[in-house]
Amino acid sequence: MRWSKTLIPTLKEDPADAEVVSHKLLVRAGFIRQISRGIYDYFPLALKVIRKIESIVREEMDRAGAQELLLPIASPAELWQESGRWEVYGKELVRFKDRHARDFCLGPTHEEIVTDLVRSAVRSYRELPFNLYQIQTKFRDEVRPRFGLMRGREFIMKDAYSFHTDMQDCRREYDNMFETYKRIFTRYGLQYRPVEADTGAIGGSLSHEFQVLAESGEDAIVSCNLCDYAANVEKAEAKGSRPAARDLTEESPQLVKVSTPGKRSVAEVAEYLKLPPEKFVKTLVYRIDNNDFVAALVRGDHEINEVKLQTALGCREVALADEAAVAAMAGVTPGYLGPIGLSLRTIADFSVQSMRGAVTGANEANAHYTEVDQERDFTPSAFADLRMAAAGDHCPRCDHGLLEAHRGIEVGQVFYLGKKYSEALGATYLDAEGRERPMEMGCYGIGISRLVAAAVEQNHDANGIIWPLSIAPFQVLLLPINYNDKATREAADRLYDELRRRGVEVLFDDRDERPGVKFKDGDLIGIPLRITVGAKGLAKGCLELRWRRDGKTVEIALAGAAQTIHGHLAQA
RNA sequence: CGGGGCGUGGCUCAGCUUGGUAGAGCGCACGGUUCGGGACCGUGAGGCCGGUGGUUCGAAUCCACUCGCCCCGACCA
Repeated sequence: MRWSKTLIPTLKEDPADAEVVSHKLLVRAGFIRQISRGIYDYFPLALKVIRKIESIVREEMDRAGAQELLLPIASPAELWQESGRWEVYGKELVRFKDRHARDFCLGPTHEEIVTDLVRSAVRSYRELPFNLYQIQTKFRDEVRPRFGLMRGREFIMKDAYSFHTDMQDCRREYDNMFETYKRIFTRYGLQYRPVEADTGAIGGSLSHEFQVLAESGEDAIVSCNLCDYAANVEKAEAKGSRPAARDLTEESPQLVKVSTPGKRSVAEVAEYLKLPPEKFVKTLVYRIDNNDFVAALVRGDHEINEVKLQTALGCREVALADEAAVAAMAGVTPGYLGPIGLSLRTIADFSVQSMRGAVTGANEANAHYTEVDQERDFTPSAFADLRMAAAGDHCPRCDHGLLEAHRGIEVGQVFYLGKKYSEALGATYLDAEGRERPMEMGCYGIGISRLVAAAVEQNHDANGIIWPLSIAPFQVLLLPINYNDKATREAADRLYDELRRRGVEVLFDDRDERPGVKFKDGDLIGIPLRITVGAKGLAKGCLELRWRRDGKTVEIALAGAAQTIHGHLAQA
């Protein structure tokens, strides 16, 4: 492609509305432009990257035995009503009416649609199993789109759905997809980790996320420094935390009420009483499923994990109660809440069990108890794993490992769905005995457009983007120093033709610009290999070959240059 | 939805407090000098200052409402 014939609107300055580096660079380098909140134009360079990402997905999905198909973006409300998600999904689901006033929505995901397809097309166990996938634009009216392509409302996703006669076969496909995803993300040249994940709104019982490691990632993950355990903190089991309240007084003196005027947070009270946060018990009042209230206890140095709380309580929704509700329930503001004498059902994290010499609120204004002994002074209705795992925790899977914390960008997720959708929508088959049975299902997503952002987050420097070769918009940037110089022009034109003939993807900067401008633009858009054609080099019969990533530069002979370049690419 | 911030040529911003009819840098066009890491000189085009309503002799500037965008939080690929 000749630069002069394509549209690459580069910018010298960072756009004012971008925060993270991938957003800034993708806009500056002329890949994307925001047209509305969370909705972007993809310029030619961006589309090339997207096509590369997609084609690797296709190759690997096809290799894994999946079949590509294409489902509609608009789907009728009936299917969503049947699965129950028309009510459950909320405002994120964009709904509209057609001219006949029939309800529709834009598909945020396609379990209903594909299940409907399968129930009408498949009758017998002989037709199972299979895995259907598509690559398509999705729309979710996100509460808070942000960070450019990282969290758009409109985004491109690969979604796959598999159908099976039994759990074992569905598990086999889950593992098949897990391995396929590892191959895909490895081919992208990204540093990633598969982590155990919560299943969230999609439902199901087993799930892994594929997280591209990046500081700007929205997800917190932990991984073991010794074994291969890794999990999203939402899901990570919290076990054997740092030694903390263990060395507490054995003799368990009397409960002591102390005055703590105006001190409300653990940090404030800890500072005031000169006691470490791990000796505290935090009491948090939650409203569950919009009617009942429950008090959750975690140690002062821990964070509560609401997903775990929800699971432990077996409820659909938990939300921190507001101050007025707390005052009504407990007769005190949240800063002075404690489990002793609290007339609320309480549930406590394991780390609170058997605590001694602890500090809690006294359920009266400006007062706390010290020397609290859990076994002597209060009894929660249950103990459970309620806290966020954190760096330094003991690994829940191996003996000596410790957890490390990372940030990640979730670029893929695999789910074992079970019969959730097949039962709701009646996707059944007849088994060998002629009995009707619901199918077992799995689903598997990859965020295609999000991957563009993730790749940039992980591959850039002060000068711009550094695309991994496998997803770069072009493999080679051919840069003549002065395209008006006759010798340069002839050599560059010839090389351009020869490279293309060999199937090398070349961006040819044939613009009448000063060299500095071309070098800067070239670094910005991040083509992996740059070939510079200049009068000085030509005089010696040479060209300069330079890798964008490490700046490594070699001179190569003009004669046979196309072949030499092809060879360097093949080795990369 | 709650909290905070911002809307002024294509881009990044100044001007607003203390109303007097719009500026800079970059970019763009043309001419000239340049030409291996975002050149220089000259000339020029381009803005109903997000919108509506108000206050005023007069509003980018003050007031009200409204729309859009960004950040933080509650949600999620």
